[in-house]
Amino acid sequence: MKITLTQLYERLFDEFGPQHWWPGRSPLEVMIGAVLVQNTAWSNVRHAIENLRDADLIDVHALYAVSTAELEELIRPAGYFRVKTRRLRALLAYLVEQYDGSLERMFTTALDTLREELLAVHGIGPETADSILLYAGELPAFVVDTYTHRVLARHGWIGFGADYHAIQDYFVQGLPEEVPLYNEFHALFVRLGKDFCRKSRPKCDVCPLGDWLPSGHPLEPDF
DNA sequence: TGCCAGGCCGGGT
DNA sequence: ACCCGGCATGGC
Repeated sequence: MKITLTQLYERLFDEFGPQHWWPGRSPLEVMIGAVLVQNTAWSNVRHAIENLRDADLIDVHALYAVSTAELEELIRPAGYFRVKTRRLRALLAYLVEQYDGSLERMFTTALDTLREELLAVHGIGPETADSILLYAGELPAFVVDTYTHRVLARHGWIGFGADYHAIQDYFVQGLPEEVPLYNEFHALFVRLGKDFCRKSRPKCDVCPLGDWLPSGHPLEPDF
């Protein structure tokens, strides 16, 4: 028997409790973290963020004034440091040119418009855009990540080939449009994924969801 | 020691 | 419209 998404949320919340996301101290720090965490463990990103904090560079204009070589060195521990330096600078350029560096002003833009703008920035894809909207802007954008996809696919709720928009729609259509719910639900999926649904290490036999989601579902290797 | 991590881009079919 | 290689450090 199937359960609703709301019931799934309650089950995860009972299991893991509040995750206190996003682990960032300001909207700008959240945005920076959203870029740095792309395909990267948060433990790595933390070192990079601490470097920026220690240098008092969690500031749009200050960070944009830093040279490429210097920024690369500061965020090196986050990995992909050349790629991410370029992406961060593209994001900063957008903030400066479009909003004079004011995040308050940026987040007054209508959600759909702002999402399109963010997607047009080099290095900002759907997950990063939605993470920024939800966790930096407290706007109702449901975030889909690899864990969300993998968990749902492994349990047979969606196909392995489902794309970002389809997965996002699956949640948006089945849940009330509430920012705190979107916030906690995604954080809980990441927690569940980290603990039980890592790539090439399926442990769904001990997954907390194993009791009432279809069991024995065929897994796809490397996903 | 190797495998993996809270993606995205660009070039090739 | 997909498919794939590249990108890089740190933790288990």
